Amino acid sequence: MAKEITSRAQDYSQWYNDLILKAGLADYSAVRGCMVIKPYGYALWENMRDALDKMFKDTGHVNAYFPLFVPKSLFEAEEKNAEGFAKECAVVTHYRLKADPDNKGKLIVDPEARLEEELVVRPTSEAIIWNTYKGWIQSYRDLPILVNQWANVVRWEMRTRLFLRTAEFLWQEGHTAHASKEEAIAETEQMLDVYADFAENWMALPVVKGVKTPNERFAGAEDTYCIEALMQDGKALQAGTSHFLGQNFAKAFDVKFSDKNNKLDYVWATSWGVSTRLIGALVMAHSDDDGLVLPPKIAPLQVVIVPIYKGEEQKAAIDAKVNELMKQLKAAGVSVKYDDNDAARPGWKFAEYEMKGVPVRIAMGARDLENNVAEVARRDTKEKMSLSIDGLADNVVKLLDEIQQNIYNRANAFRQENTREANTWDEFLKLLDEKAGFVSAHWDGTPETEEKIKELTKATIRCIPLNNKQEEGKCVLTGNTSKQRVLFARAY
RNA sequence: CGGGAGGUAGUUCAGUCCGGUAGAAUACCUGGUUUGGGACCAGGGGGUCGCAGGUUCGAAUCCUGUCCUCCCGACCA
Repeated sequence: MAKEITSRAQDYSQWYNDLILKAGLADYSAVRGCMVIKPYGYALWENMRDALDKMFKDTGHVNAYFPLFVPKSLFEAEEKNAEGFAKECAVVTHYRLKADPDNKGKLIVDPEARLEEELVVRPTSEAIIWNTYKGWIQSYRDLPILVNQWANVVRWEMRTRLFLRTAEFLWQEGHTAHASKEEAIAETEQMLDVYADFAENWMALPVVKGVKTPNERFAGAEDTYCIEALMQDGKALQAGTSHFLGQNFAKAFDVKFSDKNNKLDYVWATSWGVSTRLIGALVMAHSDDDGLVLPPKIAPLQVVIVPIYKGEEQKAAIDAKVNELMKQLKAAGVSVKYDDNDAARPGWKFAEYEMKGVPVRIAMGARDLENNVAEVARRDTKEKMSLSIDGLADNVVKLLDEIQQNIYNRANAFRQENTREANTWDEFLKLLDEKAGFVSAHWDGTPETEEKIKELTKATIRCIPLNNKQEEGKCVLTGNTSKQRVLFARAY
């Protein structure tokens, strides 16, 4: 199987598509805009999901599951939210098919089976969840409600890309209800921190925490917080969002509670989510022209061992050593595979596991055994080392940590190099055209200016970084006064 | 949703203009030799040419419709 992918320099988009397909993460499907997540890609998602799920539970959240369908009347209750999503909703109008009288063996939608009320396939679940919460909440003693759900959602996208934007995708959505504004804001911020922690420490993906401008805000939210990451082509990608919803949904669904003084008030809300889009971010942040580069902490397979031998006798000797090593690695919690498939030669396997981004490869041959060593290759730097078999498992565990750190450091250095300040409009244009990346610049704070800049440059305000340095300046477009810089970029 | 390109063996593609028994490489299967960066020899299997109609004695090829993918644009809480 000769697998080659387009180089990043030649065509970054094509490189991404090739990589997803050839590394076996996903496939296209017979449904427009929908992908099949293949076992290797799903294993990656499972690892990400498990790590996040534990973080949610450690912060007091529980999982639940709400329906896929949302009655239209519920969906439209929170007007801004409904309006925001209206253009990309799939809608169920009928509940039955029947045999086509004019076309044997075919089916048609039964016109008799029109639903009295259409069902919206959830693009997000605020509506159905807040309709439910109404029945769960009466007093402050019922609060907070800290619920998360792992689910699929559908957004009818016109232009799709594997993992980055598909019509159906997997995600988690947290929906919490609180007795006070302060508590809800604290929750919103806490979950943003959880996301940033996950991105940096598990995905080795450095992110900027920030707040969205009103233009970019989630429809129905008071404030949208986000983590923004930078991809290797210099485009930004929103990797997660956490919304402070104020009392908007409580008002729309009439969810009130009695406080300690028996005074009625609307409940305060948050919602937050990350999706399979993170896999796209992971691929574009770390991988290279030879294939995926995966952080060891979420790689489906951390170590692969390839034997190199002539004849059964050598194979048996290698098997014995490898079995011992495998035992030690597994005991240390390392996922490891021994690929002694005789149908493929070592060189083929090397290329294949590089394509799949397995962080560490160990090759063991007769020559190594004589010297009591093994060849250890790391995927991130492609460096090869000859290490003693004694204590090899321990050294591999250390190496995995080092790789995790190195991938992060590399991505972090890239982001720093590609975050630049622009002080004039000419500088701003020049940076966007020549270097891409984040451009930190003053903005006068008006939606009109933001819109104008987007029109002229296709760059949007990714976020106003949290704990942003306050400094006097002049808006890069209008020259009006500004108190702080914001991060601009072209984005996915 | 508009413009462009494409869909033929598991994969990458040729064949389509000019209609006449469906091809190559690679992968796969069997046997053998091999094994330190995508092995070699010999033999073998595999495609209703995206799908549905139509024209024709005859359609991968011409016509109509439709589905899926890629690129550009619009859109994208």
